[in-house]
Amino acid sequence: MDTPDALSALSALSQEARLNAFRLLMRAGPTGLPAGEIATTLGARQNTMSTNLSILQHAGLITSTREGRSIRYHANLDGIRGLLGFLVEDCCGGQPEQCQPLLSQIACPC
Amino acid sequence: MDTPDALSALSALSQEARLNAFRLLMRAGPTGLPAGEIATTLGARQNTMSTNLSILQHAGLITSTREGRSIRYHANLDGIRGLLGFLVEDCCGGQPEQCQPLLSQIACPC
DNA sequence: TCCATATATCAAGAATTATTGATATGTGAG
DNA sequence: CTCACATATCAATAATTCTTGATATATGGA
Repeated sequence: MDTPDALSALSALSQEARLNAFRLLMRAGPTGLPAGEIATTLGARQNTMSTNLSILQHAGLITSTREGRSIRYHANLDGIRGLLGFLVEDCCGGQPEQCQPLLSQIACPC
Repeated sequence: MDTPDALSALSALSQEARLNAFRLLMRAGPTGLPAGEIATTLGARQNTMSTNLSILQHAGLITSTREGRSIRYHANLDGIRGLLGFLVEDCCGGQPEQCQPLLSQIACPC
């Protein structure tokens, strides 16, 4: 992950409709959801959601697989992991006692 | 962390000058850096950087302390931790075997 | 082939955000 | 008090991004 990629991912997530879509897909797990269901669930128009899913995909945060007439989207764990790693990279300038609590306190609710 | 707070933090980080400033402060550790030095280091104008630091601060990603005539800024670990936690909240819909690798693979270089 | 469904693309206007020069505020020194 | 330095605020323009209606593409079924 480099700065342009991180900016692309952060910009993608910095709009409410896209943040909601991404989080919905995170909650949906590996199965993902078809585009139409994402739009319906979040109360968005079809073409707006299509554009937003495309932006999330180009940012590497979600992936898609065609399934008949639908296209199913999935959260891309590698993508979000890359972003999180980039944000905490070189944290605390090499002082582990300041840095260690950063990640260990993020509770993964699974 | 709720959605408005997360959007505020993500928007703050989604611009190159601010992302660079935030990462510089992460690398600087608890000591932080004075505003002027941040602007000089990153080649930004004084008032632009002042605005950007203000945006990062309102987003809860950095803090400031006055030090004589200067104002010293510091990364706010609680802030970034809150954002990271929000992004992976409820990941994988409760399937730990998919979710666990997410955080454990973020190498903290300290 | 023709139709219906699902999703994507396009173009234009609306809204938001960034940048800049000018100026204001706050602090310490003399 | 006045000056110099450090940072913040303001207002206007520039640039970017969002939304929307219309339309295009892709797939499967009859």
